[in-house]
Amino acid sequence: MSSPGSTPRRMRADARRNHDRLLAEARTVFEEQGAQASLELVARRAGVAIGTLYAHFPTRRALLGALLRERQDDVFALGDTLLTDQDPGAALASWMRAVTAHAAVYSGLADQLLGSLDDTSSELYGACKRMGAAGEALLGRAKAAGAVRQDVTADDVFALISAAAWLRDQLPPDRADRQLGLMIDGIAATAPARD
Amino acid sequence: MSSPGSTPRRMRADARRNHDRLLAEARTVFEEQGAQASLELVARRAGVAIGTLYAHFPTRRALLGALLRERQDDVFALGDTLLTDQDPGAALASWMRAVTAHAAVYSGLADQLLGSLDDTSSELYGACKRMGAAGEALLGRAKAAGAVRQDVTADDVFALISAAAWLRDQLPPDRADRQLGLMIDGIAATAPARD
DNA sequence: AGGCGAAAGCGAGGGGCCCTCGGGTTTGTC
DNA sequence: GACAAACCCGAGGGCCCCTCGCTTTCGCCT
Repeated sequence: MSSPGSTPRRMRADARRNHDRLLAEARTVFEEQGAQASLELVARRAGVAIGTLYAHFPTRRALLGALLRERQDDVFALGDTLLTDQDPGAALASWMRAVTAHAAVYSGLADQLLGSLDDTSSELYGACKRMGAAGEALLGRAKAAGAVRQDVTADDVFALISAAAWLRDQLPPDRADRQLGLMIDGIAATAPARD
Repeated sequence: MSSPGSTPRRMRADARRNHDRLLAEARTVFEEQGAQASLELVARRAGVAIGTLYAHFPTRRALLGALLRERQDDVFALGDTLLTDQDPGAALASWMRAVTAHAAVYSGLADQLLGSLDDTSSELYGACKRMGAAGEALLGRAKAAGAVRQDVTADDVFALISAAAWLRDQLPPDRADRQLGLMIDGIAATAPARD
């Protein structure tokens, strides 16, 4: 799974070791303190000089991007599965919930994601675009099935997901889920009238 | 309008002068750079030492709170007006739009607002609570009129407003407004079926 | 007018964090 | 082994937060 094959480029042994340590420590530090945690702390914990961290990941976003890449595969897999779901409306809703959860692994991540949208070269940019594309397919199906309003765009879905992810690290998680539910109802063709 | 009467405590002339200068510069700096702008810059622009800034406003939130207090009056006034509006559903929607705009004057403000919720002593906390109370009344009317789902709470409204405010400084403003519209539709008793 | 105590202002300084860069090490290869 | 390339190191410049002891200014009172 984590075989050296991801990049064709072969790294020197020490480089690869530091690279992996950095990723591992970054993951735990970001989990503990959120996506704006001190990079110097990450380097320290990884037993590596700060310059080495920057040599491997020139920017915080690059580091986050590397961290997210693995998890993303799961989300895309789910997306494919959902594309064949019998209920296109429910499928889109599930997708939105999954992506929201994914975009909220580290608190403060949503800001970084949205912030990377105008930075086309950013590591995170590509990820966001792919997400958008996957979501678009699900949205199309949901609209065709009449489950979702015709005037809703993929950008809307993306924005709502981001907002929900942001809420998730401001509020207790159950409340945040509830808000996402309300947003999902907002794009539905018919209100679920659950009052 | 800015007569000295706000606090019963009389300030020394130089104190009041610096206080006002700080507020004025803070306003423009936050407008230019967002709510996380450097406080040292604010002090510098106000022609005041950094210690003086902290003497007046012990925390960034205190400064933001002071800045927002004036604007808040407008929002509360609007709230009162809307309470007598003939269409309770539309009134709630207008109020949500107004509060969202208010909570997005400075980019990054939404984070500060939500962050101050557990800090009961914070300057911003009181403001948020008052907002919540005002919103609750409008929500009650909207529910009674059958314009809004019965299961929606004031906390929901508050959360959606916050999320919309956050979106507002991540996205072009018109897009953010659109998202808020979707959220508003989400809490409506019946989907507006505008597809 | 002048003096005095309290209120207010000042800004150096300790602590952090970000990021760069020149010089010292390690690795892998021949 | 030895050499060049790849890699690592960490001091240092820049910016920021916030505190605290010392100095200045204000405003009242004689």
